Amino acid sequence: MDIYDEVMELAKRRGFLWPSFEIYGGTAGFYDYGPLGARLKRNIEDLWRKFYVVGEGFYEIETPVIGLEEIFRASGHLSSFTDPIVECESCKEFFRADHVEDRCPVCGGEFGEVSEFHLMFRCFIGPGSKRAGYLRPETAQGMFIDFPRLLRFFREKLPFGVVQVGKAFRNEISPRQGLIRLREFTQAEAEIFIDPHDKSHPRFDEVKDEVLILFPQDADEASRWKLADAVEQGIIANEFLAYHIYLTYRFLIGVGISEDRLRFRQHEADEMAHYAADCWDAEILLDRLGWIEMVGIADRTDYDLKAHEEVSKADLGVFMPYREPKVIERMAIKPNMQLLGPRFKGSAKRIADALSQIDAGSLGDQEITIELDGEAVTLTRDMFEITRVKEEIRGEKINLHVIEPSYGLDRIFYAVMEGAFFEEEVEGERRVVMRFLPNLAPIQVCVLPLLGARDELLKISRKIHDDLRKRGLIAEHDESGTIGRRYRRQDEIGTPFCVTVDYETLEDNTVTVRFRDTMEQLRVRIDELHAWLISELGI
RNA sequence: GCGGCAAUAGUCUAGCGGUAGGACAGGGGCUUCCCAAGCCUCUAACUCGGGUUCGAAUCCCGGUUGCCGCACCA
Repeated sequence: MDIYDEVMELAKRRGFLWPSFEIYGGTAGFYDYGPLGARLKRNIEDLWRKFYVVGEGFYEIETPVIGLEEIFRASGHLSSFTDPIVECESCKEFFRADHVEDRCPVCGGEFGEVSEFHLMFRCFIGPGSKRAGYLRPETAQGMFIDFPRLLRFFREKLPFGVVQVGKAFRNEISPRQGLIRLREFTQAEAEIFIDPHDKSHPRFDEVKDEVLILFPQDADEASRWKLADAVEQGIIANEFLAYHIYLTYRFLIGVGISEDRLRFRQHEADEMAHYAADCWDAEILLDRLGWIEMVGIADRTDYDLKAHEEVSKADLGVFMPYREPKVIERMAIKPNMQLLGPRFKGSAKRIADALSQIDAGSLGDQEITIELDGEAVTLTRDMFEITRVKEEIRGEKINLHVIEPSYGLDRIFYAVMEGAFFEEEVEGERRVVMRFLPNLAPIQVCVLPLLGARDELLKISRKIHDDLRKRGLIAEHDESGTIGRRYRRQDEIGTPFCVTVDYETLEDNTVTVRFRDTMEQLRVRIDELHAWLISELGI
């Protein structure tokens, strides 16, 4: 068994992860998070919110999992996620229909019918099949679609960010490798809308001297880069992106990923979506699976907003005032309504409008002929006035650019599990410990009575357990088996602290606190236990 | 999707034509109570469907699922 097998075995056995639909035979690409897994995942998500919602001041929204067909036509998923495929009738190999000639490149055999393969799950909204919907293949689109509302919510103050944590769905052809490629998975994405003319970051100064392992697209290998240098030398496209690469780094370190198994790889030119200005993947080195993408951090430019603008016809632009209004002088035509009115009656207004459209700069002292409803109308020189006017242009309407960190939480969950997994020998016995960071551990503390003077100790330990739970801690109580066995049970599910009620407790109201990682012990007064735990757990 | 390999208690595994065995985990009991001790006891499995055979966990065919390779992975 390699580490992957060991981790998955433990995960199954102790209630972290179960293959879905087991009693019906199971289906690849779906996993259930069991009681401990769901808790661990929630803790990871909450920590993510601490970084992005609390730390960065972004806001979380929640949009439907089902999207309309139009959304994915705009986003490009409908065409890029639907491949025409053909099967060779002799060797049964599948090919992209648009990538091959009329004979099989492998064996030269005949092709069968062309069929469509949808990477998006299709469904129908309402009765009948008139309105097609798709399960979203990413959480991002919901945030783009809400752009006009968001812009108003943030009172047009740039930059602003919005996040979404939720399920996304892709009907993968062959899901593999446990949590790495799922058909239903959890994403945490942030969309940060920024001024395309200013991709500096207000807090870049705080991070510019930090050093990360970068693997730029032209490089042969990953190496250490100071962020300021990477931006200056054009390795990372801009400060804003660099800041978010670093934020991703901090988060991944924050869930316990070890630094030497973490790198940022820039997408190759042909791998990068055509609209992206720059894109980096945070990759984690896993034991069996190698370097696996966990997070994508991209500068998506104005692609998404433009695309939705085109399909929806909604205005997804924003008015960007210039620092100084631009003053332009030009010659303008001013219609003389006192003459036009009586002369043209009901058409006068339209004639005046048409006049104002004419570029007056080239006009001499002459009559103007304009066309109105197919008829030529001649306006004599006294019907208008040409004046020099000053005009102020205060800004322009543009589409904002988008910086998008996109996290695959299931993959990160697995990386956390693998990173926490340790086995060691203690007095000839194998000890398996999940060294989750205390703030992520699914169970925060387990209360154990020594079982010598059973009833008395039990009474106290149950009361302590009860009390800790009432005060908001995730606490277990275990009274079966020897004390050593019970410690090991907690080690295996990563409970950072065990609290043991022993004989000394009866004398001085203290308990033993036992540390998961070192197995060291400490005495703590019962009335100080809760505060002690809160501080040690870092919550 | 294709190809190769595989599938036995909660977990890991033995058995490879003739009564399905072990280890760990779990429940109960005795004993012990600060690191998976010991003893007794209980619970618990042949992935599914066909076929061959007197008899199939075992051989054959198919489905399902998993692992590996190919393909796929905006």
